[in-house]
Amino acid sequence: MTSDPFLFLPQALLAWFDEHARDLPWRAASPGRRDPYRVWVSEVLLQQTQVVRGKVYFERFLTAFPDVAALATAPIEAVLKAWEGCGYYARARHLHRAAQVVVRDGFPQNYEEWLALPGIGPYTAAAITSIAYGEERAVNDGNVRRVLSRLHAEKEPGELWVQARADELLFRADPGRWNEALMDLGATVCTPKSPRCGVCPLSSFCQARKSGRPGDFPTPKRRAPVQAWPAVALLIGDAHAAYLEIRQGGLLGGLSGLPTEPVEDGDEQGALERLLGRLGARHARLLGTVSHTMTHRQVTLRVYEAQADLPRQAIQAHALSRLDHKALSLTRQAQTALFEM
DNA sequence: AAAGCGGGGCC
DNA sequence: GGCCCAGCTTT
Repeated sequence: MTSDPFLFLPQALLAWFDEHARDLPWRAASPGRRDPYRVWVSEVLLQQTQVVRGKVYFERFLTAFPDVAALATAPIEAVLKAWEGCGYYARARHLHRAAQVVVRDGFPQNYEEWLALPGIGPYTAAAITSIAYGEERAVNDGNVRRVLSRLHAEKEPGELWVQARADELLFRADPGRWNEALMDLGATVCTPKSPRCGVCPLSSFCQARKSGRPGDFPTPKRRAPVQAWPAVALLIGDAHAAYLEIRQGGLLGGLSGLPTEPVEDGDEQGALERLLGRLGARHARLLGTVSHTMTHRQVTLRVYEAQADLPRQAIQAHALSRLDHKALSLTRQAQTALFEM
């Protein structure tokens, strides 16, 4: 029988976590098991979102919807308003739908039942059930992937490989604490660039460190190139109240925004005329141009002011993307410029 | 298996 | 400007 090179690794990590665990609002010490609702909301907020940002939205969201019943009975517009600016808005829509299922059927009691809810995938189901229920589930997220890639000096860890390594390393006496410890280590010590191996409790176990270039693990994933996305938008109203449409489809779906039309083949006039025709608007005047970068799109929005007999919505009461807020701020700048003249 | 989906922080 | 973030859903 060969000796296990990771034999003393669990103590090392858990001792480090005793000292260095981050103080996060969803970890608030309710003795014993933690409130599944709070863990759930935090885990969804933290999907592809850094902890420092997630914190702010967690407080905001829990104030608006203190429990699952409050969330389930709220209108979707209110849920999106609480999520406004956080991105990946499908998370909020799924969370809202799932809350209604939970109010009807009760809280899921295990991994499989959580996985069946909208917006809950393998990571989130493992996180919730290990942290709130003590179920023996190893999480597999970006932190775990990076830490394990380095521990084993595996430059291109696949999903199945990471899950298998995480499963065999899982500290089964306290799975939730173990998962949190591994993720905290990845977020604060075993960072993507310039890992702080000098203070890492796992450095003596780490093959990547032994290689001398721990930062080279894992190999960066290839990303789709950013696409240019030219469009025109119509402002009917002002910065405080304007005609808004609820965006359909994937991009910013469910959010309110200025009526927008994509520019095809560089034909801005054509796009503008389609927009004016659709809304029965007239007297378009260029307000300005807004640039907005998303992960996979570079939006250039030409914003026109126009008149039309259409209802104006209070901006403050609706959830808008950063893009639409930028477009609206064009009028403020125009007003400020006039005022200063 | 790959693409689509926000926004911000950091190098 | 590139890369990453407590990923999930759809195709």
